[in-house]
Parts: sequence; C-alpha cells; structure tokens
Amino acid sequence: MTNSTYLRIYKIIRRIPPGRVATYGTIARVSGASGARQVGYALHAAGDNALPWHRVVNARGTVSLAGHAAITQRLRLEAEGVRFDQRGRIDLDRFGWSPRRKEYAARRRP
DNA sequence: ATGTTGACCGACT
DNA sequence: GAGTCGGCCAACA
Repeated sequence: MTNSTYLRIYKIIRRIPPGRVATYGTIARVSGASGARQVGYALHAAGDNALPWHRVVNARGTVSLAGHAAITQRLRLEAEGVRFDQRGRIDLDRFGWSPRRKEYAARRRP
C-alpha cells in the first residue's frame, strides 16, 4: 500500500458531489485500492483532512461509524439533502454516486 | 515471523 | 428482511 494509493483514494472522495454518497467498495475499485477495508483505513488515517468523508458509506447504504461520529456524518448528509429511511438506510439507487458513469443514478428531487 | 483487528463485501442459510 | 461465515489485506502489537 503506497502513499499514492491513499492520494488516489482522497482524490476520488473529493469528487463526490454534495448530496450524493459513494460506497467504500466503489471507491476501492475506481482508485485501484486493494479492497474496501483499505479505503476505510485510509479515511481513518486521514482524520480531519479537508475531505467530504461523510459522503462515504458502506455497501448497504448505512453509516459505518459508531458513536458521536455517526451522528455528525448523518447530520452533514441530511443537511445536503440525503434522505435516510426509518432504519437509517440511504437509498443508493437515488443518492449513490460513482465516477465515470455520469448519469448513473437518476437524480430526482427528494 | 505470527496473530489480531477492522470507517468492508458478498454469498449463504 | 435478519444473522452467520469466510474472504479480504494493510496496519499494528
């Protein structure tokens, strides 16, 4: 795991538009990281970098954080218009984003 | 060198 | 749906 892989991961994350989310797995594939867990590790290591880290969720569309950080992530996403259902899940067909496929997810109004 | 631990994922009961 | 179970692999101790 080179440092440039970290940089590529951060670069992708910076591309996620407001109001959309990307999954660890998607970022891993696009950035060339060896796996989804490495993306999580990179974010953990990034700490308080100027990254929209809150726009990264797991493949199930839920927040993969515990405690206070989870609240912060959810509040930031909701402030951007991302909707959570009653079980705390995001509809990835609606809010999920992936690079390259520009019109991947239909963007309709929440 | 060896074992454990995850901001995970997919397949399978 | 909900649980379990491996697989994954870099970072630690």
